Amino acid sequence: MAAAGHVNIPETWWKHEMFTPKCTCLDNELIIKSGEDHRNHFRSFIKKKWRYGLVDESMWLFRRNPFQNVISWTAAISGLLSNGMHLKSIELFLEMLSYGVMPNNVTFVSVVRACAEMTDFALGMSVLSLVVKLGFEYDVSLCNSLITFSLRLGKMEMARRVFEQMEKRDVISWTVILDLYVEMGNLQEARKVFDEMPERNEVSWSAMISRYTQIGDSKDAIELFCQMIENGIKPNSSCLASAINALANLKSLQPGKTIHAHVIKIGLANDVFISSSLIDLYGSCGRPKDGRLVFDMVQNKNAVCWNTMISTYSSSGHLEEAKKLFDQIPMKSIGSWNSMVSGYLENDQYNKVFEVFNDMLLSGQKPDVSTLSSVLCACANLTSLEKGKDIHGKTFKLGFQHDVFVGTSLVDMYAKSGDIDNSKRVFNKMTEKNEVSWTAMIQGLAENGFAEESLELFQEMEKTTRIKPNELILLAILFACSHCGLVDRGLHYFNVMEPFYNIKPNERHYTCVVDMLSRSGRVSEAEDLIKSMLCEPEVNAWAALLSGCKTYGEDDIAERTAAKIQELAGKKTGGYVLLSNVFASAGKWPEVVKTRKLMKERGLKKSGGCSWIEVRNESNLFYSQDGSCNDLNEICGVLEQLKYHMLVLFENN
DNA sequence: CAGTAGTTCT
Repeated sequence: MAAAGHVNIPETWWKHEMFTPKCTCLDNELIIKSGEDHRNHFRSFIKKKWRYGLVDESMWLFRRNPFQNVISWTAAISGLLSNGMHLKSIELFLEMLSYGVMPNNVTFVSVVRACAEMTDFALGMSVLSLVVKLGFEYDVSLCNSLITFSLRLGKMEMARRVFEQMEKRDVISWTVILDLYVEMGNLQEARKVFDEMPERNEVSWSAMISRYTQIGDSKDAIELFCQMIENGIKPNSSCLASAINALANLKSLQPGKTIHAHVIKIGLANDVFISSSLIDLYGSCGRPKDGRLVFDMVQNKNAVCWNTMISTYSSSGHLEEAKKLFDQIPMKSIGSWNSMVSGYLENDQYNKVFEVFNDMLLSGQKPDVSTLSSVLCACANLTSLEKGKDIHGKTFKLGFQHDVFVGTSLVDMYAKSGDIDNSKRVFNKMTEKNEVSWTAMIQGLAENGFAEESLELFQEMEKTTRIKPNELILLAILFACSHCGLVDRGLHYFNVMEPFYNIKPNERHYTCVVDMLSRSGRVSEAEDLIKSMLCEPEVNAWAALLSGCKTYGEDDIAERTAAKIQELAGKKTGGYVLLSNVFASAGKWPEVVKTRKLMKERGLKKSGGCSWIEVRNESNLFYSQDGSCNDLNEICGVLEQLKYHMLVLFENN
């Protein structure tokens, strides 16, 4: 055991703290006192350096370690790996081989993981051949990492084969194979594996629970969590984080509080994973202040903690708090920027979206797919073609031109801005299209008045892809039929929605069809339809019906509809607005004033109209009945001047 | 005896 003796070391580094206090040095020779084992001293010293992520220092020490063997090499390889330097770790492995040091099973576990991280299948295969050559192919942990490797590379068959040929399997093997079925989208089979596992530990339980949470089956996740507790398994921090996450999805505040209390009791209140989930829980339950209390208690906040708190503030509308916190983040990650960008987007503050986006670019942070999608969505909402085109250019510079999310956002942006040609161009160039991409294009065509094309594209989608139409696509199709006057075809789609496409028509679908029937003069059919609805009709549906009545002189129905609208007016903002419009169109001005007054008394606010113009790439917004525009006085002054000049010109001519 | 494989947060 004792590594006593003399070891040659260079002069430059013998004074290093690594050697004190157990070693002395004389004439460039490390004198190791007999009876003391320095090997472990060295190793634990280097290990600590690796754990702190001090790569250069760790490598410096590794190079000078007088006790080099397979273990120190393996430690260095895995140290590089856990610090994200995958290629370097492979290079070190090759160097090790060139020195004639024989790798063992543990070495291969790290090397296989490096191959997985680099998603390099060929490299993995050559490592595998070496594994077989040296006879490690029956090692349990090595097989486990081989299964993980195959899974990451999408080689499901291979993963299964490795699992099946194993002579011995442990908990980890079974837990890994759970993920095989999850990756294939077969959670039932995963559950079967879980139920049939010969052995389960807290990790297997949390794997299953987290999978249910991720898929959105929060109820099943919680059920499993309860079963786990009943089985006497102590949940670890990852398990608790998953459970809290599930409760956040379900917005179950009370059970969440119970777990929170438990977390404090067992001393895990400082865990960043748990705390982030708790912040999210309180945020989802509409308690951002309680989330803030949790946030303030966390000692070592990581990026996720900060970003979760910001998202919590912005999703509950506290954008000033969000921005204040954002400005305090010591190290802003891409996620921090994205949560601020999407916060403003969610709250319809599109100018702020661009402000933060510009700050982001100025700070040197490269945007990612999610940033660009959010910013493009802001462009779409502002119908700001100039800005949208600018972002389109940036997607090329950043190399995202083939990304399906960015492409879809571009299609939508161009369509919403009315530039349907560019929208189609982007769509046709996309190498990968998903359900959302098709939805955006079909919707874009329908809403821009290209109803025929929209219907054609829908048929193309049904013919060439396996994508099933969703609620929004069908809405667009009904809209297209309505605006093309293809009433029977529209009715056909409406009637087959539920039996054929398995989609229950919602209020918006009904409104579309009512509108379609009313426009084409089939007013009484429209009335029958609206009366047959199981859900509450939208105010717009009544409005469409009324407008049809007026066009086609259906006075009886008009009277009934107007009465209905009056009745509805008490309940909804839109009802009052509609009512006052009905009165207005009938010329009953005193009634209009009365209705508006009633709205004001009841504190109902009509969402304000807003117009804008783009001047020198900057949007200027103008709100109705509201002098909130900063330069309003100046603008009015200029208008007066213009008017004066016009009058002068007019008189001179 | 050391070096390793599976699960957690926006």
